[in-house]
Amino acid sequence: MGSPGTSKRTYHHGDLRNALISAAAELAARGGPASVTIRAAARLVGVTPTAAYRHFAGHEELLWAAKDRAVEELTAAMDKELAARPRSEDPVQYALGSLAALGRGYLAFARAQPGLFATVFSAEYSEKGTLFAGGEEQAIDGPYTLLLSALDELVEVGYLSPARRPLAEFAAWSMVHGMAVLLDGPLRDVDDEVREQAVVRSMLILGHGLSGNGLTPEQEQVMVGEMTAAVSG
Amino acid sequence: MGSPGTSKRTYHHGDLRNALISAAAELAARGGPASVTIRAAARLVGVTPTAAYRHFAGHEELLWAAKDRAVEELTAAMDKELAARPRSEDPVQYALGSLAALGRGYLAFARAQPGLFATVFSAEYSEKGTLFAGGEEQAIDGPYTLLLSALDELVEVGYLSPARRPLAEFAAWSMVHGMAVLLDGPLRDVDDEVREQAVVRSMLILGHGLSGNGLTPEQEQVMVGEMTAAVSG
DNA sequence: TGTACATCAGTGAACGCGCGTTCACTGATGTAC
DNA sequence: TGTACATCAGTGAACGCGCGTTCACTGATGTAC
Repeated sequence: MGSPGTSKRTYHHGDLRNALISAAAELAARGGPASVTIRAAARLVGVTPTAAYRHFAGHEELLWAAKDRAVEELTAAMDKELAARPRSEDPVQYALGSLAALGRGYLAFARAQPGLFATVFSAEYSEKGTLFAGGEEQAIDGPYTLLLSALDELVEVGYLSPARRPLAEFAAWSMVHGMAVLLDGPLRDVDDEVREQAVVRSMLILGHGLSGNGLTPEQEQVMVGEMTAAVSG
Repeated sequence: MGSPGTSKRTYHHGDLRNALISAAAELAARGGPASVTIRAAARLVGVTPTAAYRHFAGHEELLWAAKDRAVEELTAAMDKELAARPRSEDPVQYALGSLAALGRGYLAFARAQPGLFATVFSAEYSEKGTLFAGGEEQAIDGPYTLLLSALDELVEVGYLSPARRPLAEFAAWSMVHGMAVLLDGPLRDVDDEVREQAVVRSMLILGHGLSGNGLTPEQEQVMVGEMTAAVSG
């Protein structure tokens, strides 16, 4: 099977599948999921488009591979921020900091790699969702799992009440994802300073909000009533 | 200039520009911004692609027109929910309800018209942002303006402290936008029930969070420290 | 009221582009004997 | 150790597609006189 990496240029590539995936990821990084094409990836590797069909059933499969790469990189970015956290004697502060670190990793990745970030959210494939998986089967150690752990920790240390734990992941994810998307969209041109303050502000609002202190029960009821039936059907 | 609408089929269309814009919006509604092409719009109207160039400089201009339409419809959806609100004697409850109503309109539109919703956030054009405009020039009565008013009202009625008012719009927008995007993406397949609960939960967390009650000053500091410098450069 | 004519708003054919995909093929590799 | 041969992993040419855009044109309209 040749010696991948050593041979300069052979008829047989040796590791074409991986090379194509890397090329696809590179294309995704440069121009988002729409830039991931079989022809462009083959071009980048220096091979005929037809050759790609030895390793992928078609265009869709190549895109999925690029997406998997992108998810891996997002996960790594979040893991990195989490690992870089200073220890803290206060468990609540530590748990809150972990949540913030995850958000920071998410946002940093979205900003540094907008093309890959968009690729993460390009068309889903089959049953196996890579980022989010409802029900039993869940991506191990994916971004979603990291978020769940951080929120569970907030319950354990007593900041987030068990009654308010359910579905908190959707709120946290939405807040951070919304920031990421808007900052690369309509808010693309805001000053760096404002951008940073906005991110901090949003994360604080999320932090305050998780506690459930703020609205009175009556006020809660008003909002519940107003939101209910908003998105069904 | 003929009689637009009455004549069955004339050589001169009479109102081709508007017909093409409607066709473009229809295409956007069906398949998102990528489906908006000059050829497809012309086909839909029953006219030669070349004819479109009498009314648009090129493809980009047609897409912008479709986007403007989409923004109008989003605004209308939010306005509708706001107008449908019952009056309330409690000003705080009313203001909170208004915020929720806006979120509800936003989410309902995103769910009912995913293609148009995506088109709203397709590539920006020139200076004049239709959804968000920083600085002096702001789209009058656009979704963003509605949000600002709702938040200002929360200050006026005393729920949101003036110190916490700045940048709250980014947090609110992010939360709701994130939900809208995720529910049409990775969370596409969650049950209707869970979907609805998640929306309510997120809105409550936003409501609680705006008050700024929950985190202690020390806890706030931890999160600020963790988030700072997350997305600069 | 009638007519010549400029102007406007379309048509029809064609261009080049990049795409996904398929076909018959050929060079390289590894294995059975 | 040598050789025939099956198999594997590429090539090169070609297909049809829809796209944006341009060209020379023509039918319809409206206006000056």
